[in-house]
Amino acid sequence: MSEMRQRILTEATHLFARRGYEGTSVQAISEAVGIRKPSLLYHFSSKALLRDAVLESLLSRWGDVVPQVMTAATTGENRFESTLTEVIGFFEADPDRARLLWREMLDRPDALRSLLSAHLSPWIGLVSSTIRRGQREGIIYADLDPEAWIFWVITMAVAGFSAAGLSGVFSEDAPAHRRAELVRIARVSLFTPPLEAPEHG
Amino acid sequence: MSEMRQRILTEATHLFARRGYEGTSVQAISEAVGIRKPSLLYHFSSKALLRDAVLESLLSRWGDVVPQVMTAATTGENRFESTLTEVIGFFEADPDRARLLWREMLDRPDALRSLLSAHLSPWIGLVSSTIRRGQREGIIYADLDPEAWIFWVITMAVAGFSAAGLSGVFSEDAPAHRRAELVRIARVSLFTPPLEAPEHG
DNA sequence: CTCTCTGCCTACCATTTGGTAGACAAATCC
DNA sequence: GGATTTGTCTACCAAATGGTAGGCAGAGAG
Repeated sequence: MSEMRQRILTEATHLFARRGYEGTSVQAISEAVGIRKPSLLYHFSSKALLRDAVLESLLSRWGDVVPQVMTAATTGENRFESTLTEVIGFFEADPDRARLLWREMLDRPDALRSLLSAHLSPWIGLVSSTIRRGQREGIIYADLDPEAWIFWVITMAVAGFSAAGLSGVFSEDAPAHRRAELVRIARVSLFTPPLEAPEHG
Repeated sequence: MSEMRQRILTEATHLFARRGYEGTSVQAISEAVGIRKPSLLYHFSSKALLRDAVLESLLSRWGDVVPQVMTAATTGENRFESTLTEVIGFFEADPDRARLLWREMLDRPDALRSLLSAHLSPWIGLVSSTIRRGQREGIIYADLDPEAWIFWVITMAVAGFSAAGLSGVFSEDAPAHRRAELVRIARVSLFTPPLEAPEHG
């Protein structure tokens, strides 16, 4: 990957995420990089190909991060914490990732579906089977639908961070509060309650 | 509201939701309506004003539906069910609503924030105080953050239905399963568990 | 030295964009 | 019946779009 290609990818990622594909001109990207439009088109021969490259590079980075976390984590609740933290952190570290994914989902759901299938399916299968094991052990709700649960947690992570600009509608909802509440919702909707009576008993 | 204005609004809503604001030309909207471009611009003197009108009409409809549900519902868990069902139903009935909201959030978070504040704040305050009462009664988790919880539930509803085209990535996740799991997550993350021992005791 | 290839450039292209000017017909008002 | 308003149209505009043609400088290879 030549350095210029990389710089173009970086700027294109940022602009596509912020203004959308249709809302970003090749001109704008090349200006951000500091070259002329035909120079950009020398590296990516069309705007559509540039979009594909941007998306591919984003998903491959996700593909690098996730398996590493899954294998590193120990067992049970510990694994839950670290995996969820990592997923949240991935989008929190750069909300452009969340925005880009969500825009792509709105613009080209079919294209995104096949990309996600390719990059995420093995990982989803792994998490699902872990959940099912927990269900047999009774520590996870038996009536929980594993794939659907994963879908919603990922949806919250992606959607929540692509919505970063929305703070203030819900009074006092500092991002930290929202993040903590997301983790709480995920945990309490996953694990069955412990046997002791609840606080107010 | 003249009939033609309404027809334009309907088509514009659909196209903005599907292809985005930048991805939709005035030409395309007027073709969908069956008139010429200048005729459309006679009713909405610019594309930007049309977008504002589309968003306004969407949010005012939400503003009609929600209070009606909140007052109609009885108390406690019953109210939870009917309100959540209504919110989900609002977006399920026409996923374009969810898509449009989400696109607007990505494109113009500031503009959307003020619109949401105007239309939703009273309702959010009402739900929040209902939750806080439940917390004092011990039937709702004491460590739950009401505003954050509402944010996430609404986020799931909006995001989930704007993601309608994504079925199939998560194996076997029929929309019905996803919907049921959303309701389960919302309920079990809200209400403290009953005193009897969990199934696997 | 020359030849080729890489990478950037200027100049240009057809098409589409949001928007305007102004003609014209039908309805409405006085 | 004449004047005015409403709503649609054709014709047009400048600007921006994605993309192409082709020149040109420099580096490396024979």
